[in-house]
Amino acid sequence: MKILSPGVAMKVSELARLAGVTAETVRHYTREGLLHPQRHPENGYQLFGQQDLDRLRFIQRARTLGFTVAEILDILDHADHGDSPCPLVRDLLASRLPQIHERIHKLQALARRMEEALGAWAEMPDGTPDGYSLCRLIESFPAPLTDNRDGDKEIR
Amino acid sequence: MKILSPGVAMKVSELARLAGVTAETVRHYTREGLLHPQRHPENGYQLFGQQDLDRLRFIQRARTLGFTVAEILDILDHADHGDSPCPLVRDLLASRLPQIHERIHKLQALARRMEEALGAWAEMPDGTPDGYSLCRLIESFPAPLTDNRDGDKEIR
DNA sequence: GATTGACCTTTGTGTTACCCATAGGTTTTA
DNA sequence: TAAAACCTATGGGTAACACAAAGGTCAATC
Repeated sequence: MKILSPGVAMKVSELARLAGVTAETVRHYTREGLLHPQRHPENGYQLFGQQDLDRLRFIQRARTLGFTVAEILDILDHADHGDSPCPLVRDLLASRLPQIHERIHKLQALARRMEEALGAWAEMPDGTPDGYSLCRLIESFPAPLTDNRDGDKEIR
Repeated sequence: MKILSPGVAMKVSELARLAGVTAETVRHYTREGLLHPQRHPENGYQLFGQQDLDRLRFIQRARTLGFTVAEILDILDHADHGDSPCPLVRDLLASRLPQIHERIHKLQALARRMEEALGAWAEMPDGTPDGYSLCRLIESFPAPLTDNRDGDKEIR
């Protein structure tokens, strides 16, 4: 166990440990341009400071609010250029919220369908596939709308 | 407009149209081994029959029950070998259901966080980033647990 | 001083369920 | 007969990382 001195310079794993993420995640954010570590001139290691830890924690909060990495990059770039990212943040939040609710409703509908199927479990014979039926557990379900080409995506 | 004769043989787009999916989806399922079309000996076109339409509709129902394409392949393979896939189906359903509920709870928590953030919108100044704060809209949020390396994945 | 173990680097691949673009052959229709 | 519409196979893109490989670096131990 070593004494960490976060104020000065840390390597990937130290930063990751302090923020509670994996080193891979830190490298990923760095590759994507969310973090800008300095480089040790001799060995090429990435060196992070307290600011990077703050940034990483900001990223984590933003992620728990549902922002994508690309969106967070946008937010951070705004801030780095001296612009307030708050209007952007609010817009993103406001436009994403209804989608989240939609996703919730779809998942709830899915859960209901699954529960119904399991509920019907008891009364239904297993039935070896006979050319007419593969598994009534599935086939007895309402057919998806014939036209479901959109509006029903990303259920999982 | 042409008269379809589904009982005999259809090409990719006809099958897709009847099932309400895109031709790409049909090709995808075929590539993944869920559909086994015959080939027109002269031009190499894929030819599907009524069985394939039934299969495709089965696949759609299974998808709306949350099964992955790989799982459906497994189910279909069982059925094709004369085994009842029902026990497999039930196991998959039963093991996936709690995960769905978990996903719902996480999304609901996410929606709550987003609503809170938007609710705090009015009282909060935009504040140009000042080195201490990027956007309080995000930063005033509870920090994610320091150790969230697992158990908090796939929120979206 | 050399070995070892822990850590670092870059690069490339895999995950899920498709969508889309490309290049080129075929069929249908005007 | 030529264009429109359809078919084929191949390869790349999506989101947010995880993981493995091949090789360099560092600190502690023998």
